[in-house]
Amino acid sequence: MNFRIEEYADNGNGHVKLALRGKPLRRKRDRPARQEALIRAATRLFAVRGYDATTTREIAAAAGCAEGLIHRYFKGKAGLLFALMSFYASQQVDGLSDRLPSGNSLEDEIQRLMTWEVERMWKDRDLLRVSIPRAILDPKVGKFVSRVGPQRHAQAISARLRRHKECRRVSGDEIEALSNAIGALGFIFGFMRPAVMGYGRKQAKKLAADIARIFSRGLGAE
Amino acid sequence: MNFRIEEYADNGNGHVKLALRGKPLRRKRDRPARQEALIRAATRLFAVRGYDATTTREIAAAAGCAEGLIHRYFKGKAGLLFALMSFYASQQVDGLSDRLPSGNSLEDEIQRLMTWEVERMWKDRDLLRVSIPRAILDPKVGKFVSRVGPQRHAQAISARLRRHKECRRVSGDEIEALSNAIGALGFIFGFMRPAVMGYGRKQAKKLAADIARIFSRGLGAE
Amino acid sequence: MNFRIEEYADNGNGHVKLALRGKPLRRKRDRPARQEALIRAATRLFAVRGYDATTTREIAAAAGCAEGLIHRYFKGKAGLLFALMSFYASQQVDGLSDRLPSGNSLEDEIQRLMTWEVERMWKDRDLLRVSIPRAILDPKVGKFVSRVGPQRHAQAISARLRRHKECRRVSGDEIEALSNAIGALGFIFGFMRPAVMGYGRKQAKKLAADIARIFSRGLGAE
Amino acid sequence: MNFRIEEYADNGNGHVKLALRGKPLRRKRDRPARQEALIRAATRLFAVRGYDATTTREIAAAAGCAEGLIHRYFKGKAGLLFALMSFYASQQVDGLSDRLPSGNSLEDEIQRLMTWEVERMWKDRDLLRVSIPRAILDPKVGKFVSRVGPQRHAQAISARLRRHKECRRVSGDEIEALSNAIGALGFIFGFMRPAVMGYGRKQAKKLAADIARIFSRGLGAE
DNA sequence: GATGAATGAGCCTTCATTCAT
DNA sequence: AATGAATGAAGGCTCATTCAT
Repeated sequence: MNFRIEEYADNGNGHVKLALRGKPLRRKRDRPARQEALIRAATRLFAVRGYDATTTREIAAAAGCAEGLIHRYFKGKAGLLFALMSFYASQQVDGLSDRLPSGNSLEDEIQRLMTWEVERMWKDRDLLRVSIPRAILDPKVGKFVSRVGPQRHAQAISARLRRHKECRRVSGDEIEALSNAIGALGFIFGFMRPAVMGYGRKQAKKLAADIARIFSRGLGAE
Repeated sequence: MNFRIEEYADNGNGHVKLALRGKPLRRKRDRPARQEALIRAATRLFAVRGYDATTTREIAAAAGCAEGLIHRYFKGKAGLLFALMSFYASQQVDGLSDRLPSGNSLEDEIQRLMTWEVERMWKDRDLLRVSIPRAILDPKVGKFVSRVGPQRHAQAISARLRRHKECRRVSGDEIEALSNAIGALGFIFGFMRPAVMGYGRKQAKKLAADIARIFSRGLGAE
Repeated sequence: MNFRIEEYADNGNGHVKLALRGKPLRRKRDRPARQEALIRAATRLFAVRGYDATTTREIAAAAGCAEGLIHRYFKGKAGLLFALMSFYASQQVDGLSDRLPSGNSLEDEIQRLMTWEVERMWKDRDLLRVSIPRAILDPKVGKFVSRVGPQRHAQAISARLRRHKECRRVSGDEIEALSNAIGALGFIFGFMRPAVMGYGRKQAKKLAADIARIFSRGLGAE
Repeated sequence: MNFRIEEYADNGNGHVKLALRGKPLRRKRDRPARQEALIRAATRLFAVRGYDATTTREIAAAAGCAEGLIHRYFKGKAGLLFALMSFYASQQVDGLSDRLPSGNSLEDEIQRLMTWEVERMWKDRDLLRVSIPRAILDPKVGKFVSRVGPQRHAQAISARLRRHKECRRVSGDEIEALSNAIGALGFIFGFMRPAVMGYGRKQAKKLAADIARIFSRGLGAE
């Protein structure tokens, strides 16, 4: 006997879905897994084709489930977009504090932070591709993105910088400014340049490192 | 002969539209003017509602002309978008060289450049609202935007910085990096923060100024 | 062993529903009761929103049971509609013979019959709201409705009229016609006018009474 | 050369539309004609399949024009329904006064009126098939239907009856009642019985005639 | 048997594009 | 050349039905 596989979906938790010609996919009941599958599929598709140009049919197909679920789970395409953003926002364990080792010196710290931010933005590029255009359109989304992005980052960075004794001589305003600048430049050199404008990542990283050095000297860290 | 005027419209640029009883006068606005009207209307609408959510009918209405012209002049909505970007790109006379007076010192120069960039991004916010989302979606647009934006800016900024003798001691790489950073931060503090994330412009400017100061010191400009 | 009662429901016909902590007791309402609940819920909803606009989910919710049962018991929405009509048809114990006392005279009889029909149509208005639109669409339903409605009524009415000796002088055709007219006018003045067209019931009853009087005289019953 | 006709539509005013394989129908601009074509197609389809079960695609296809027009002209399917009812309402020239010759006697008049009403309802059966179910669902429609139907008819009938001298002895209330009864029985024997319940028209007419005779005698018209 | 989550066909509607006027 | 009415493909969403639990 000879079947042709029509659909295949590996939802990442060990379950694999297959559908043979004509037969509908075996039904499964695993709401959290399917919600996540939809969110991930939507993220990918919204990122590459844009929110409006992506159809709910495509999303469902990519997630390996029925279109109706988008409406059942998220109350429509708009709701899925919202859920998507909330999902990643809640996932953002800052990481800075736990996963990035402290630098030996302020200069080292600044370099590490800059690199870290650049990497982080690169890793989050799909989410950013979705959320930035939305933020541009909708002030509410803008505020939300700002809170879970720049604001939180700047605070974490600032806290890291203040641990270094070289910072005692520096005014609070400048630490603030530097923290914001590091976040901002991470966005530019980690996301905008490589992911949007097509620059090489290496070049972007080099620029970031050079700027970090200027910052260090400007803070009297050498 | 005896006509009764049915319609009268003065569009403010010297052209007057008249229509006589029953037979509307052939509209007399010239092609370039109509094209520009369409481009400006599209820019505004794309900026506030997004490209996909804006209908050609809305654009035509806002521009005061017929929907069909979008297709005749620009070969459709997509063509209008392209024409729009080209239009602004060709308008971008850099301005830096002619309109921004040189700074008295490198520090002053950096401050002026930073402020200039922040202002420029704010002024261009509508165009950015249109072009950034498109650039995120389409690598071709990304490259294009990059060329008329960051690349050109960085060059102009770099040229300005190099005029100052304090820069002789500074490595070319760092001047490059600084130029890019100034452009990048202009984008963040002139556009992203105030126009997208809803921060106050004052706060953004203050941050920009503080960062400029750190740059100055980092370059040994004090 | 120690159970905590979580749910308790007495549906008023002797059955009590219990649910113990965590494990809901298998619902114990018997099949006939659930079928009737579904039928009554469907009647009400079909009457006020129409057959197509009513969802099976609404019906199940209103009947307090699961959507799936509609399909198990009645083989779908269409089957429920059919079951609904059969249900009421089988309930129609004519009533005329047992519950409406005979009139003292033919005139009295005609008045009573007319009033009875008007009342009966008013009482059945929900069923009529469901069945008339269906009958209009589907000739099969039309025939069915006709058999359990007009036909049966006319026969019963005719039988009642013939009991009166004043009818001996009247031709069978006219008795037939009168019987049909009484049913028809009951439908109009008991259902169409008050329930559909928004007339006051009082006015409708007055009209019916006046017409009954004309009939009486027309039959030589005075 | 050999064409295959794919579409054919005769809109009744002399224009015939043809479409050959693959080619879209020649566009035409005749708004009133197309509106009427849509209304007539909708009437027919709503009558036989019901409002909800009829799709806008079917209507457009039956009318020989594009689906979009339903929304452009009538603001959607619901708007088309409304337009349809208004259309026929405005067409209803009463006819009774101009087209039905007076009867020689009251008895003759009653017979003629009854027959006329029965015929009229039969002719309007498609409109009734559409409007009655809607009236049952929506009180607003019910009121509207009542105004252009029963109310107007009863008035016209009443005016006709009063012209006969035999009516001077009859109370106003009874004339009123009789007028309403004639309209009501016209509805039943002209529409409900033959068009909905599948009775033969002959039988229905016979019943109507017999009832008319009873009315005549009841009014002392013999 | 009962439940209600999942499915997906089919709906109304929108809107870029075409083309008669 | 300009207009805007007509077209029809395609989208988001609903909901009867199926079926895993």
